[in-house]
Amino acid sequence: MGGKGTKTKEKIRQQARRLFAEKGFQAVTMSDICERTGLSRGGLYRYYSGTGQIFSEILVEEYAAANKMEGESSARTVLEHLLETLRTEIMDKERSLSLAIYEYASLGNETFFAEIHAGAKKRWMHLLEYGMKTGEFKPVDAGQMSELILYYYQGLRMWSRVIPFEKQTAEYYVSTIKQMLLEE
Amino acid sequence: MGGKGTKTKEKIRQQARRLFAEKGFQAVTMSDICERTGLSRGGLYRYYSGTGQIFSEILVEEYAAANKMEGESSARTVLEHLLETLRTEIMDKERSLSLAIYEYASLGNETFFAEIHAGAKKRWMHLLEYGMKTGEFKPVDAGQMSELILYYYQGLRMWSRVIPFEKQTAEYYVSTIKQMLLEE
DNA sequence: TCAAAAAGCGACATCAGTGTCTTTTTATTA
DNA sequence: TAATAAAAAGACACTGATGTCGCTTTTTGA
Repeated sequence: MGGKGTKTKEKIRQQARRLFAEKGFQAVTMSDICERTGLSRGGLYRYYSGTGQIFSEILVEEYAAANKMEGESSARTVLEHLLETLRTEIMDKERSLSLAIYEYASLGNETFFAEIHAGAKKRWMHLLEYGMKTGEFKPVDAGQMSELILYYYQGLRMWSRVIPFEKQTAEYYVSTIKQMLLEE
Repeated sequence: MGGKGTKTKEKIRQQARRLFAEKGFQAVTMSDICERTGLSRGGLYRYYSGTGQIFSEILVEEYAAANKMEGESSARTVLEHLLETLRTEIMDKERSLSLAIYEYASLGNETFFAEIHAGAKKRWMHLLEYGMKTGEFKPVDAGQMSELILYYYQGLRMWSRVIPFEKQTAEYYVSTIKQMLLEE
């Protein structure tokens, strides 16, 4: 499967992703993407009819990957694995799409993101409730704690694009959440 | 003081602020602002030479107001007052400039925002350390806790622009922080 | 009350990005 | 290797935003 064109589309998405991470959504033009990929305008338009289309495909890839995890381990193991993933994501701010995502969302794609957010919250709540049931986690309000985890993370990724990054910031995130959930 | 032009400039900033809150920074054009204010292009340019200039003046006003608080009360009182302010800010998402700010920052104005962020963190750390010294707050890592408070808030304001707002979200924020700092 | 200054208007040239269309190049395979 | 299809190029007309400039209206204060 995947005709000849697949390679080129992949290359386009890959370069476009870098641009979106650098500049946000609105600041990226089709011509920018041409430049990065080495394609001409005509060539590029053969594959994608606009930055919105490219971006939405990138997001689908992105979130497909994010939903793949989950195994049948203890709540504690899942938590630690999850936090480690987030920690590394926080570290390479060059790859963060957060600004682009918020721009794109507030340009009329709110519902899509509402779903993503609701899904993420639900997954966290499940994990927390499960961990509390097995006694691995301290008792907390699952809804409240999920929001803390999610919003704290969002804020972190957002600002880390922009401000000089303090070394412990990512560690703080992880250890805060562990402190709130696990006995020392 | 404040010549005749002052009124008009105020009106411009006021309307522009609404637009920035609605659409973010890049999506707002000088023509948009003309429309809202009822001025013509020529008229508007007499006062401001571009959206960047307007936005930066708005920010100065904004942060001047934010730094004005602080009194000589107990740490607990200051905390509660601060949190109440944040809570109400979270509630009226229409007025949130967060998206615009991040766009503007990542368009080459990083250092300005690095300062704002550093200032906010320093103020929180002072408060926390003071509260711990007087025994009003539980012992916490002041740096870690300040980052939690700030990033959580940022994430919250950001997303609340975009997703259906759950009623308790603002309360969660306040109560999480109180739980972490005050004895029940 | 009337002249000068301030405020406001809108046409203009310009620019950067868009999306389309025709032509050229490159691959494919009969 | 010639015929055909797919991919890529780049010229074109168009759009929407910019910033400027000369003109008109309003305000003001001598």
